[in-house]
Amino acid sequence: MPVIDARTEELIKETAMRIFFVEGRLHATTQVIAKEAGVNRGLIYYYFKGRDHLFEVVVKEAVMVIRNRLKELFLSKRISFRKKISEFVEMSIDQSLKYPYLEMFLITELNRDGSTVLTPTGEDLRKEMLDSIEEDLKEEIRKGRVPKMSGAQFMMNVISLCAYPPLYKPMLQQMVDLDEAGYGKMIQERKSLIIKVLFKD
Amino acid sequence: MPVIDARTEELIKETAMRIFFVEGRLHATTQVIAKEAGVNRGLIYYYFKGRDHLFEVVVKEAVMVIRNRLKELFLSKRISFRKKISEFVEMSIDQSLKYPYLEMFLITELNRDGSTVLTPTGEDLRKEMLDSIEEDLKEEIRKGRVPKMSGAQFMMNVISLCAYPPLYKPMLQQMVDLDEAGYGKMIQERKSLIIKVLFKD
DNA sequence: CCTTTGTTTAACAAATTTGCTAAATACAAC
DNA sequence: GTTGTATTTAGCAAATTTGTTAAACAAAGG
Repeated sequence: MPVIDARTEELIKETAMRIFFVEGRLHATTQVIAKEAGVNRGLIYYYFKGRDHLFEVVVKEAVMVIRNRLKELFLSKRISFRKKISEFVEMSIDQSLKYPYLEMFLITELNRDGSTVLTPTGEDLRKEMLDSIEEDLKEEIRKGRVPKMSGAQFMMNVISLCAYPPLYKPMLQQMVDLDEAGYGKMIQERKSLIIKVLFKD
Repeated sequence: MPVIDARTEELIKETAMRIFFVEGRLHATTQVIAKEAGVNRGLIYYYFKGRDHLFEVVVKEAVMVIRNRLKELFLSKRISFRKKISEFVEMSIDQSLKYPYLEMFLITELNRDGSTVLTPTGEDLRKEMLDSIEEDLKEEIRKGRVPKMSGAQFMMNVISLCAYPPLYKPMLQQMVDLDEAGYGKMIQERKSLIIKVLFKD
C-alpha cells in the first residue's frame, strides 16, 4: 500500500488556520481554502467530513494548545504570581501575534447556537486555577501593589491588554503613523509595559 | 404622493446593526436580515443598492458617531486629562456594551482589500488629537502618576481595557460563574477600576 | 505485470444567495 | 373615483457553494 501523504492533510489544516486565525476571514469557502492550499477542493471532503468538520479540527487543536500551556503555567506552585503573570503576558502576546483572530473566532463560535466546537474546561480544573489566582492576587492587593479588585477583573485586564492590540493593528496603524517595524517594536515593548501597568511599585 | 415611510428604511438599518454589531453575525445574508426585520427582501435593494451598500451605510453612520464624540472630547481644552480619559472610558464601555462587535467589524473591514467603507480621519485632526494626548500624558508621567510610555501605548491600553471585555463576555461567563446581573455589575465596576489601573496615585 | 489500497481529480445535483424586474398595492391629490 | 407616485411583493435567472460520486492515478506487494 502507498505511504499516506500526511503533507496534504497538514497543508489543508495550516492553510485553514492561516485564513481563519491570521487573516480573520472567518467565513472563507471550501473553494477559497482549497485554492490557497493549492489542492483540489474534494480533498477537504476526503480528509475532513466537510467545512464544519475542518473548523472543528483546527479550533479544537488550537484550544488544546492554549489550555495546556495555561494549565501548566497556573498550576505550577514553584514560581511567583508576578512571574506567572509575566509569562502569561509573554505567551499571550506571542500567541496573539501569531494568530490575531483566534480568540475572536472562539468568541464568535461560543456565541453561536448549537456550537459543539468548544467544550468547557473541566469544572475542577477551572475552579482550581481561579482560586489560585484569587489567592495570589489578594496578597498583592494587601501589599498595595495592585488596586483592590476581583480575580476575574484582574484577568480581564491582563487578557485585554495582551489580546486586543494585535487585532487593533490596522486601526492603530491608521491612527498613529507606524510602519511594520515600528509596530512590531511597539508590541514587544508592551510585554514589560503591561506588567508595569498591572503592578504598581 | 404618499408620505415616505421612513420606518422601513430605519427598521432595516437598525436590524442590520443589531445583527452585525450586537450579535456578531458579520456575514448574515439579505434573506436573514429581511426576515428578522420582518420586511420583504427586495426592500433591501429598494432602499439600499444591495447588501454591500447597506453595510457601507450602517458602518459609516456608526463611525461618524464615534468620531464626533471623540473629537468633541479630546479637543475641548476646558477639562483635565484625567477627566477626559474618564469620560472616554465611560463612553467606550457604554458603546461596547451597546454594540460589542462594532470595533471588531471595523477592524475586519479595514483589513479587507478594496474596502471603501472606512475613510481615514483627516490628517490635521488626527495629528492634533494625538499631540494633545501626548502632551497631557507627558505631564502625568512627569508627576509619576503613569509609567513612562508613548501616547500610542497609553491609548492602546485604554481602548483594550474598555473594548475587549464586552466581546469576551461569553468566554468570561464560561470561565467565571456569572449570571447576567453579575456580568453587568462587573462591567460597570470596570469604569472606575480602569482609571485606577491607568493612573497610580 | 497485475492487484490492491490509498489518494486525487473532474463533474454533477442540490441548495443558497444575489440582484433584478414586473406586477401589485397603498395612498395622497385632484 | 381616478390618477400618479411611492412602496411592497413575488418570482426569476445567474452565480456561488456545498457535498457526493465515479473515475483516474500513484505506489507498493505479490
